Amino acid sequence: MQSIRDLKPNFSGPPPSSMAAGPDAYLQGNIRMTLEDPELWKTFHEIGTEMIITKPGRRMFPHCKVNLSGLIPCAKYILLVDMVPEDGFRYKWNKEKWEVAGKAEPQPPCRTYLHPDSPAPGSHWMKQSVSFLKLKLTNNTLDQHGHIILHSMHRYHPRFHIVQADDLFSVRWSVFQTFTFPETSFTAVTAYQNTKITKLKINHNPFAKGFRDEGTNKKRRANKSPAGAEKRPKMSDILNRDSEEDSPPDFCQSSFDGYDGEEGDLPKSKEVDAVKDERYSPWAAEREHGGRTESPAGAETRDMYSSEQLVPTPASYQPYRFHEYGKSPSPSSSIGSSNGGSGRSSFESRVPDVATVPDESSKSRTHEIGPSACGPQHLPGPQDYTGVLNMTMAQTSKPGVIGHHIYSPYSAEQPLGQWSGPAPTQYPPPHHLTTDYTTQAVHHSYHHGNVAEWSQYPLFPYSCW
DNA sequence: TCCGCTGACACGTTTGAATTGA
DNA sequence: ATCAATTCAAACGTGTCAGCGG
Repeated sequence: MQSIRDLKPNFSGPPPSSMAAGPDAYLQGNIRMTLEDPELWKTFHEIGTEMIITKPGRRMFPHCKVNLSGLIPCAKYILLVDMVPEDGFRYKWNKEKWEVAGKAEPQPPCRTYLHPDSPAPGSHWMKQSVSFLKLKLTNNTLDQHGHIILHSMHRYHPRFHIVQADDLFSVRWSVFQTFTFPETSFTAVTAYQNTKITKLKINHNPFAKGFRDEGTNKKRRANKSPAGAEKRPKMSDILNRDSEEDSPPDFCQSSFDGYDGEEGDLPKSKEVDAVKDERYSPWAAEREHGGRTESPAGAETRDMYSSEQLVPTPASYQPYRFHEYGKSPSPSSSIGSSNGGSGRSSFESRVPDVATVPDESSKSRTHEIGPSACGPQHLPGPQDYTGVLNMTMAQTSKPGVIGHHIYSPYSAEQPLGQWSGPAPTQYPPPHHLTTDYTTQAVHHSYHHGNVAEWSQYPLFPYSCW
């Protein structure tokens, strides 16, 4: 078992080995999520990932793609993603690094993207990787397409939630198991600031092939007038210059320089090694110089996840807690610590059974007999929908859903109604993943007890459900 | 003046309908 | 008539760039 401290110096290194599902893969509470393309994510992360946000909405790149295991094959699950502010600051790009530029703007309407396959049985989620390709980010606070609204020049990280529930109504009675991957944090921007990120995106995103050096966009470049050339560096200049002189003051030589931009390939192991050896990013620079490890928020705010959040469920209180990877005495920790072969970031949840999760005995039968043995799950019927999440979701025809701002990426013209739930006007207290991005993933579990009680509260620490 | 935002643009990928052939 | 393979165009995604506005 590898403790979190053991991992600290190795953030850029390979994730804990062997995340292959063990014999206890279906044991309750052993849900495991692994991030696809962790090397790519880390390559971006080391430089300082930026995500373009536009009014019509922009996809993420790299996009969020995860693998799941440990689900009950016949039980239905809902997968959600939301974006969490990394801290309470606004940033600016200055001299090749990010600097704090003041306090964060008030939190825009927070939205949760529901995977369009939701709800689906565990077997469905586990049979292949789950992609959130269609998730879009926008800076349009009046967006009516259900895209996730972010502020430019603010930092966020995606948070994945998996809920065992037959439908959206059941979500509120279910356990949220939440996963985050430190390397997926990013800065929302309306235009790329760091040319290295631009180059990485061009080299890896197939849609940006036309901007690669070997691309066929010579005509376009040739037609461009020289005017404005001095205002912003031309991409061709950037591409050429980066490999020559990327060692600005206070921004140490980036591993990115070693990248040869091979036709859409993921970073080669050599490149990843370079990243490991030279963990320099605009953030890293600040970490070193500012004494903080991840954000300007300061160390005193860093272990919010370590503290319990009091979810108002007196009868069945379940702490909202942060599991430090590898610290849990659970047997699965050893599994997680030996998963290097998969090359994926992952985290295995260890939550106790609650809510709609079938009891252990029934699950054992399930495992033996198979999905056919899974009887219908009787979940509490919908009673109180106040505070239903703002959610981007697959088309649903369930009565009562539309009126609660549940959006579908495939039915773009849902009306934007009143935002329900507590007013999303403030950031939550700054909360941080870990002390220095060393965990492979951060997991939280929520237990929502009495509906009437917790419907008065945001589901997530900052959210506006 | 600076800096962030926006929309038009060119280029490439994806997708699905239409067409063709076995 | 059916099905699979191929073709083609529209839709979509992407970064670039110039101009606008606070």
